Amino acid sequence: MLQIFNTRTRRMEPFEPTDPKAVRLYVCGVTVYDDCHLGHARMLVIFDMVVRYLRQSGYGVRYIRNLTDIDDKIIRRAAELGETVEGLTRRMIDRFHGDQEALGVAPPDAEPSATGHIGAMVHLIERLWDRGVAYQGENGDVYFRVDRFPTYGCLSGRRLEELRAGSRIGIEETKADPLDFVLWKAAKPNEPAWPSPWGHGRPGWHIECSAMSMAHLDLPIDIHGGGQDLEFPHHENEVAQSEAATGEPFVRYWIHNGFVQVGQDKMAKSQGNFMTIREALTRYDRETLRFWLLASHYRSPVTFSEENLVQARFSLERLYLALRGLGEPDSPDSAALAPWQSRFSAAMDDDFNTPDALAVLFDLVREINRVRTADPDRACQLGTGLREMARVFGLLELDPETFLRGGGGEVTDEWIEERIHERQRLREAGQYAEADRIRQQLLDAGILVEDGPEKQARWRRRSPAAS
RNA sequence: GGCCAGGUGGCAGAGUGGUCAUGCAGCGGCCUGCAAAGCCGUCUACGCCGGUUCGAUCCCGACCCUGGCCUCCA
Repeated sequence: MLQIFNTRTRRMEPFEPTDPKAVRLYVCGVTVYDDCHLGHARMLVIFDMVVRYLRQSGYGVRYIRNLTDIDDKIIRRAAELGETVEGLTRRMIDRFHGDQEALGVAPPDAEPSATGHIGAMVHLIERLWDRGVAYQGENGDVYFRVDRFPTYGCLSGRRLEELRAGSRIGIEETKADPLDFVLWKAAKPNEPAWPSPWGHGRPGWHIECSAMSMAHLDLPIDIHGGGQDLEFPHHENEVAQSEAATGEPFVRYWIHNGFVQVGQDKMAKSQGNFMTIREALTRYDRETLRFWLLASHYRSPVTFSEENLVQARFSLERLYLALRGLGEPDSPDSAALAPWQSRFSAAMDDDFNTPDALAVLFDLVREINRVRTADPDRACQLGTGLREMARVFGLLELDPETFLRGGGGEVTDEWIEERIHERQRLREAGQYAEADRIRQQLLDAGILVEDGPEKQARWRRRSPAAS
């Protein structure tokens, strides 16, 4: 049975969705003001894996992931670029969708946008207003009154006194309490604005996710996810607003993924140490990227570096090498796979322990390689199983030769084939020194020639960093 | 300052009170014309100091160090 580490309780809990047949999953998506970087990729890939695993485990899943398409950064960026807010967000959403597809991430079942849910947000704020937990400051902004929500801080394990004692909270005199947060921002000149009972303005960030998740999912939501940096204050505020408005529990299991780091630092736009998904995909293939992201547990930090990505590529090559040359089995035999399948599930059931699950895949690879000559049909059985298990990670979806020969390079396949034929002639003539020269020539071009039992030698590309 | 997470072998990265993670790299062997791939074997570990225990990397306590959040953030 699946156990999930729930951020709210900080412990493992058996996963029992409200409706055993349909998991309600909401993940905080991205703010569309710029290209997404590898930090966003981690979130996308991790929750893609979560959804795939839940579905493979027999659950129906309704997966909602939002788009924040109105906020300060967007307005500022649009102004800088001399572009309309709508034009900017439309462009960025298209690019984001391109990134998603390029990463092999299945789209969510619905992708609500903030500007498409202004009415729901206003309505939600009205409910908070009616319950006396919202008020309007002198500047026209509407705030949530934090001390009216007794359990404020429960998600992130903070207490109001501790937060107030913190030195980093700026004092804003229009708030009754420095910890109160904005529900509705009064419009400034030349900003996009929508009408509301409190005047023209736009929604605060936190209210978006409360309104959008409730618009698309029944309460309580089973799993609400996002990056660790959203734990406080974003998710804390979501809980406060949602539960204060509805009077019922908002979310049952909170899942937060760890950061992508560069050296010792978190990868972030503000740090300037980021690499966009687009750029990463010009340097590494998507399965290598996914492997790298899934080779660490989702709650641990993962470090972006050339060495780590090259290592991921090599590891993945071992999986593909095992698959190379395996056909379809004569008849499926699930019993042959049972031991690995159960170890794999046990790993995944343990809070999505993908590194442990990957280790099972490698053990399976060893077994495939061991039996492939003596018992080819069993090897095929196991190979099919390997692919099936890897599907949860979005890995091993390519033809092995395609993967192994891919990765780019300056030389054409035709040239390679021609050289290999030439070398084969020399080998048959016993001119090994000449043949080896060609092998070296190919190797210098990043091509590894492998003589097999067949007459025709196989080849594959080594990534440039291999040497 | 407050709160949270973590420190595992050359690197990456799981896990466990007492045999084995796994991948990459290294070393030896088999295989190969030579290689590659593969198989077999093998070496480098659990931050530091105490405590509990027959036994601790794993439990408890102190200490050191790192990261994150407390401000926009996946």
